[in-house]
Amino acid sequence: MKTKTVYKRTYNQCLDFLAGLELRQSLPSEPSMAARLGVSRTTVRAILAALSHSGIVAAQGRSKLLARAPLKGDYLSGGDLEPLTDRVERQFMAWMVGPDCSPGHVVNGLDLARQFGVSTSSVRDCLSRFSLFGLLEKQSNGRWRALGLTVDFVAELFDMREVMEFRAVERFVALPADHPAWHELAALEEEHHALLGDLERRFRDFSDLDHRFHRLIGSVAPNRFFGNIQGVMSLIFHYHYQWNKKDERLRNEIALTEHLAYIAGLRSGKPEQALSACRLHLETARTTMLDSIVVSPA
Amino acid sequence: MKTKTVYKRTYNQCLDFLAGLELRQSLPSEPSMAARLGVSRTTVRAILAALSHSGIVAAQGRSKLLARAPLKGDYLSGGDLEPLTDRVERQFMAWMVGPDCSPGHVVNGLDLARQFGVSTSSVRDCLSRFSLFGLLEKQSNGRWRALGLTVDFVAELFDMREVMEFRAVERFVALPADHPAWHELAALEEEHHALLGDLERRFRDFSDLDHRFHRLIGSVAPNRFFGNIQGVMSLIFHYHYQWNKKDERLRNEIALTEHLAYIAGLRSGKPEQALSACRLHLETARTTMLDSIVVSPA
DNA sequence: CTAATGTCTTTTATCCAAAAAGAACAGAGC
DNA sequence: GCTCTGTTCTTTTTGGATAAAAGACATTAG
Repeated sequence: MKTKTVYKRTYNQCLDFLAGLELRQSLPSEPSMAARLGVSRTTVRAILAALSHSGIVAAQGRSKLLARAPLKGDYLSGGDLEPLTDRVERQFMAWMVGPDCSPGHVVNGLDLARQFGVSTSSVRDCLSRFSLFGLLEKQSNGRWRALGLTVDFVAELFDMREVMEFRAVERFVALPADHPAWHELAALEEEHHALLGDLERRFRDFSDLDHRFHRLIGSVAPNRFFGNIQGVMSLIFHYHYQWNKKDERLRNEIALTEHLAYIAGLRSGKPEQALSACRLHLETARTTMLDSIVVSPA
Repeated sequence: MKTKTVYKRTYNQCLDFLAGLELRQSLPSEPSMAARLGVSRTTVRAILAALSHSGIVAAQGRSKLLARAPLKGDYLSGGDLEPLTDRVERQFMAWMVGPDCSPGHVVNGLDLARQFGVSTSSVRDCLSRFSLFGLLEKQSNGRWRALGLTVDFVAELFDMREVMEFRAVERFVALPADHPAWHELAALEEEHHALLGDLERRFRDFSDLDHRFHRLIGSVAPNRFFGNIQGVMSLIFHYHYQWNKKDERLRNEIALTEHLAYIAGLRSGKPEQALSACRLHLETARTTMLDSIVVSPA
């Protein structure tokens, strides 16, 4: 059956919200709570029923009010706070870069389902998604062959990224001065400086910033296929560097500096300057990624 | 339960093979037949058992021999000669370009399953595949939104194709003279001339030739992501022009001519000439496709 | 009349079962 | 010794069941 992930996560979000309320203050209406929490009213009602049962909210005629402040122990916990799809994806990615998977080898879906403790259907879903990321391939006999996070894979992914990003850069420099992208770029530049200033503590935040930066560049030449490629990049970066912490701080510092040069290039209005800064950054990223792949399987 | 597509198709293939044999000639061994037909021995044995039952082959000690020549009526027929996945894909594609689907509208998986006469699982599979082709999008509430075969879609797809194909062309012209691609190009050129010479009867064969031509170009800059894009192109072309026969002969004639100029450009060794021929051809293809899309929904 | 709540229906996510197809192993024939 | 066949086990594909979540409709408070 379906997991109760949505319920549990929303329940906790709801407690957070209630914590900001005064005691005996009345709650918003169900539709407005549903909108606020981003779920259906059905879910909101289920949560309110539970909260009422545990005495956190109490019915006052037709409306409800906060009966007592939520405590730490009221929060729900457990394995299914994360959507099943995400969990399987994470487990599969870990398996893929681990020692049990060698590129070119056949993937046994049934076995993975047993390992991960989920049904074959969920694994199947995951496999078909990854096959469109280019990490797997379906062969004629219906089996999956692992292609793996190999040097080839990274090379092809970065080739694609370069081609598309160069194209976006050319458009970016030509944007009119009042285009909102310039504003967003300035905001991101701020964030870069802020991060550099407190790198010792916050270098882990780079990953997200990097993603948002490249997405902004790409947004001026909107293309769903390029969006897919960026999604794959993000996924790979997310997982790969989660398990590969070597030189993380230094790596991020260099990337931040390159981003700033890249931003300056975009601002200069000279395509050549922007492109060369872009090229430099993408080359570094590629080399870094390749290095960490060549080393890690050893 | 699983469809018997593999069995049925292979059964018919097997009859074709038997038709080429002498009466009372003995059949090859099971493993060799399995290899020849591209299926497992299990399937071959099931087929041999059926053939034996219907008196087409007879056991002669340990080996089997042809007892009577297969007749027209021996062939299996029915809806499941086509893999279920393909059938659903075709039905979905037809639905997508039909009047029941409007871009931006929500897709009802359950309803599609009922319409197509398959289970929700099969539809789900199909939907997730199409979402990676960029024709659908999954929204936060778990539902699918149709993006549709719109002008935007075609524009983005062709943008992507251009970027990648230009890149491949630059590499192609620089290939050494003894590279096998030149040989293949010559063979394809022959086919182009042959097709042009007999266009009246054979203009339907263009689609396949077109696919092979562009795949050859792409093959000199191998990239799985570009391969995916080409796959999407192929899919769209395949279905779209299956339902859109307007000016088909003329359209194909123009494309053939452009291909020949494109081939000459590649041979010239001058990147500019090759690129301009390439650009011209891709522009025509784009315009043709856009025209047929703008017209067809009316 | 508007917007909330109570109730009911529809759709989706997940698991499970059964049949088809593939793969592995053991014994038999040449 | 090698390859073929008979047999058994494993994996994949498809459909179906069930609970979660979403959505729709009717009713009622203000």
